[in-house]
Amino acid sequence: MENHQLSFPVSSSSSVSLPDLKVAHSSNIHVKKADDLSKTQRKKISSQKGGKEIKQHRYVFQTRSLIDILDDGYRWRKYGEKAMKNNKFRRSYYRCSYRGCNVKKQIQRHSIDEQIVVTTYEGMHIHPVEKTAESFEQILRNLKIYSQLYNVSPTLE
DNA sequence: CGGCTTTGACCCGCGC
DNA sequence: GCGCGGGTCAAAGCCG
Repeated sequence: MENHQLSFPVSSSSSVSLPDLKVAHSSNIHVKKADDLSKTQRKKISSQKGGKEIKQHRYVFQTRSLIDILDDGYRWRKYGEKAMKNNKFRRSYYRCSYRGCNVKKQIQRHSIDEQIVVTTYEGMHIHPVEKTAESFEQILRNLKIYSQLYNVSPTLE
């Protein structure tokens, strides 16, 4: 994952309305579509037979932040954590807590540049964002910290 | 009291 | 076939 291309996530998916995206416009965040799938997905796909184009909604955010958990307005339940071979940091696995919604995400820090938090989303939410006032405030807080650190103006009002 | 973390075990694919 | 690396399960405990 060394070539960060600055492409926009997932042509077909309208699922994300993350505030992170707006920050991504301003600078410093690379968003790239992940082309390699997880093993479980591969398994599912191959058993699912025959090369239909299966849209895997999977995309990666790389965020410069000192905060590991960026609150995106959804509720996540952690289900695992692993130490990576080539990374002193650990990767943590989250699942969306909404029943029936199988969205997952992984969060890990970049091995070399530890300021970068890599967030991998996988799947599509089948429900609206439950944005409480609280979580939204958290987002704003993150944006503030972000813009203070890197001298950009947040695109959120 | 309910939802979430924690944490080791388990599982599975892949390379040797 | 075995071991390694990475993904998930689930029991127990924590915390609001």
